[in-house]
Amino acid sequence: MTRQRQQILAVLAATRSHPSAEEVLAEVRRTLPGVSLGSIYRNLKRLREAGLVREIVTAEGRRYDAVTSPHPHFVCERCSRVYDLPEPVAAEALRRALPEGFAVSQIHLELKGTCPECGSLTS
Amino acid sequence: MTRQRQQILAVLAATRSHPSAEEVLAEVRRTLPGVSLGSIYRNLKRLREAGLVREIVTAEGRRYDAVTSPHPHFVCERCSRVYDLPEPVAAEALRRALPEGFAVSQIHLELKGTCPECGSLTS
DNA sequence: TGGTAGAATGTGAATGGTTCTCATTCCTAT
DNA sequence: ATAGGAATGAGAACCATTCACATTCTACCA
Repeated sequence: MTRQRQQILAVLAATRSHPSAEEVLAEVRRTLPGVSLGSIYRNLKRLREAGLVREIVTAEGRRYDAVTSPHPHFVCERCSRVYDLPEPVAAEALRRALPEGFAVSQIHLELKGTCPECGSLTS
Repeated sequence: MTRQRQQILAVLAATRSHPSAEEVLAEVRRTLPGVSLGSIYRNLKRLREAGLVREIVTAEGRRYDAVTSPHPHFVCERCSRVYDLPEPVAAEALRRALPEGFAVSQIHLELKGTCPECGSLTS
């Protein structure tokens, strides 16, 4: 566990904003000014493999999340912010509805639309 | 509607395999040998805007789908094939479970794991 | 405390999928 | 037939992510 890796994890644990790699870089640089983007990507990958971080792939890019409990996301189509949603009941039902032979390791649920911040704006 | 655009739509309508842009290119070239990758992307975008085609963004890349009815997908982690799943009951329940102020326009559900083709192989 | 092996870092270059530019070609409608 | 506008093909440009490599750090043990 290097200083860089700790900071990246700390940044992700401290925010609800699902930052992109660039945003993580900016935030980590506030305490470790010398960090490189390469290290951000490398460590995000390692942390992901270790199950400590999750990557959310959307049409707008990749965003990162400290893993707490599994939960679905809501992606705003206007500002592309990612919001957490409470765990839906659906997961187990879905797993049972699957055809034979499919082994599920992750359920990824994403709703799109406009968030409260954007919904109040005139288009 | 140009010949290229028709062919792209035809290719997507005729397969269940959720091809990538490159795979669409290869398939369209069987009847229109001169098509360029640029046209594939341009037309996939137009068809998407027209609601005739859907883009599925996964960690493994973007894949395309002729829109029939809304349905969730299963992505194989080993071969990255995308499979259609029957429409789950969950959608309406989910919409109701959302906090105030979120307006949903799309529900994107993706399961990951191994498909029957890969499940039988030794790792 | 010092020394060392192996892993992680920063830099910058490479990659690869997607978008853009632009000159040329194709439709459509007159 | 012909002009105007849109779509095309070719290739350059873009940009997020990954890679390569020389340097630095970390953890561990004497």
